[in-house]
Amino acid sequence: MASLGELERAVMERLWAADGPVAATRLRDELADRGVALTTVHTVLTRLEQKGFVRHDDSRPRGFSARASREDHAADLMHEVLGQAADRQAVLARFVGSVNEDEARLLRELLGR
Amino acid sequence: MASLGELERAVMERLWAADGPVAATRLRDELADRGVALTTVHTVLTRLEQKGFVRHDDSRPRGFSARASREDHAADLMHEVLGQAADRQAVLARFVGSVNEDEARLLRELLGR
DNA sequence: GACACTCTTCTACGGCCTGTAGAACTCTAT
DNA sequence: ATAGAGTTCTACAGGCCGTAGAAGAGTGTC
Repeated sequence: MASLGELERAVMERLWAADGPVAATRLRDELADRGVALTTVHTVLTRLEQKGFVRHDDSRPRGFSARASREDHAADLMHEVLGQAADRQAVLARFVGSVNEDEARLLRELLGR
Repeated sequence: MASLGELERAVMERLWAADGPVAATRLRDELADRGVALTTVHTVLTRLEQKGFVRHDDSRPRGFSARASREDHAADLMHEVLGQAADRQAVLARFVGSVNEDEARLLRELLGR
């Protein structure tokens, strides 16, 4: 899975935080602290589309949106890491061995008692 | 956490597979399919040390070894992904929702029923 | 101790990825 | 038709990674 650069990640965060398609101009405004140009935002969005993380509709001010939720993305990454390990069980053991109590409880619930 | 390049990963795999310190020449031999020069191996090892993944002893043909086990490394990565998510619980839910039955069973055991 | 050989470190370079954005082009509203 | 907003094209610099030659440092042998 392709990894994300700093700005790419920042853009994804905004798309994930939004509850619908977002215009490039709005992303530029939300990233005002970085002072990025609108074209820069467009470049990044194009690359994120090529990587499969973003899609846009064909309305005129384009609406950009994330293809997967932030949570699905993170879970995918976790599975990817797990998947490339030879001994998945050992990895899971280490992983579970270092989650905090709240998360352990949550995991138990999620795993059905 | 720093991510690894293709050759860097290949080197880490050998170090993880070994059960003790490994000489650079042996790594070069094990990577013979790639036809890398010994100096290339050394460069990669140096970078891996800078990244904190590898250390070497001071015996004369240097012995290189991984600082963390493959499993710990993978588990660390999983925690890293989890940690940078805003809603950790949602991520865990997605993650658990897509593990296979064997792994789910293992997780239940690991979590102490 | 000097030599030859092996191993290690230093230095360099090209390619790819990412941040950055100007230039050029295309809509849309008036 | 035209101006303004939005989009796409093209380019470039810096950093990371694969790659390795050159130069330096140990080590074993005569």
